[in-house]
Amino acid sequence: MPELPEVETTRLGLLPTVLGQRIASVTVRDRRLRWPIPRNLAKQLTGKTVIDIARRGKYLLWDCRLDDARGYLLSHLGMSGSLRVINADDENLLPQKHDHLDIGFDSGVTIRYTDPRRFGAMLWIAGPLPAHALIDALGPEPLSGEFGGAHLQAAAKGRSVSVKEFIMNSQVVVGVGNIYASESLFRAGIHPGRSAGKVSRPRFVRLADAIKYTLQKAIDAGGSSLRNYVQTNGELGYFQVNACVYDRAGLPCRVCQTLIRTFRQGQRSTYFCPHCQK
DNA sequence: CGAGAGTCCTGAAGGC
DNA sequence: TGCCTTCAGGACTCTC
Repeated sequence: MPELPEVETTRLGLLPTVLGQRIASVTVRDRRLRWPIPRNLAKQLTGKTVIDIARRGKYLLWDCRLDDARGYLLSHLGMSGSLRVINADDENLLPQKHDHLDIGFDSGVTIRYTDPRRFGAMLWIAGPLPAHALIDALGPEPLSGEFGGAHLQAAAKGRSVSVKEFIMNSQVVVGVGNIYASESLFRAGIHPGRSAGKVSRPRFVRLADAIKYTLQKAIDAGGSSLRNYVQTNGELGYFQVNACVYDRAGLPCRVCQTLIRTFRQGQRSTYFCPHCQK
């Protein structure tokens, strides 16, 4: 499932193919995503040139222009989505069951959006600014200088919610999904069930550093995922072979050999080492 | 405002 | 073999 590293990997994979390229056609096969694909999306995109693709959290913002007309394709991969590059001479050009949208370019290349569970999004933001309710209230980027222990502590003041759910809240910090939340808390030595408001400043500093480390390492590795992530070139993504705790319930901790435990938080599975995390 | 539950969806996995 | 149930997950949305 795409987390921030996969989204960043996707962005980097798309850039050399689509930058400066004009969109020749848009084919929508199934509008039913997290929100319906707007009926005017194809009309808005066709003829425009992609100037840039920026990332905000797990959203991608495709900056599209045609003369003075400007707007942004706002895309999200949900949990099973992928965007891949298909060249005109590729085999298997025929769309498969869950290939919901194609963006064809003058160059002959097609960007194909696939999303079996349809939790993703493809929306259109009209105008010169990438402003949209879905991204306007987002917290800082985890890899930016803006994000650190001080930010976490300030945002956690008075909050009783568990620290794991806290760091998964996109208004606190973007891009920390279920896998990396458990992994980061393990690295920081913090029990996931602890109240966010009761975590000390030094431990928040450790946690922020752990989040940065975990995400950066995954980005460097080219993105990791569990099952059905597909990189932009169509190759399977890296499997999550390096997880310390995620999906390792009952297996020995890689540090202390204590058995990893799991429990539910906010309808999500959490994994932790009862010895290493307090 | 915060906390917690509900919601969308499909495919994998487990039970019988 | 095949049907039925349960679970997984991002993150918005609703309720209290």
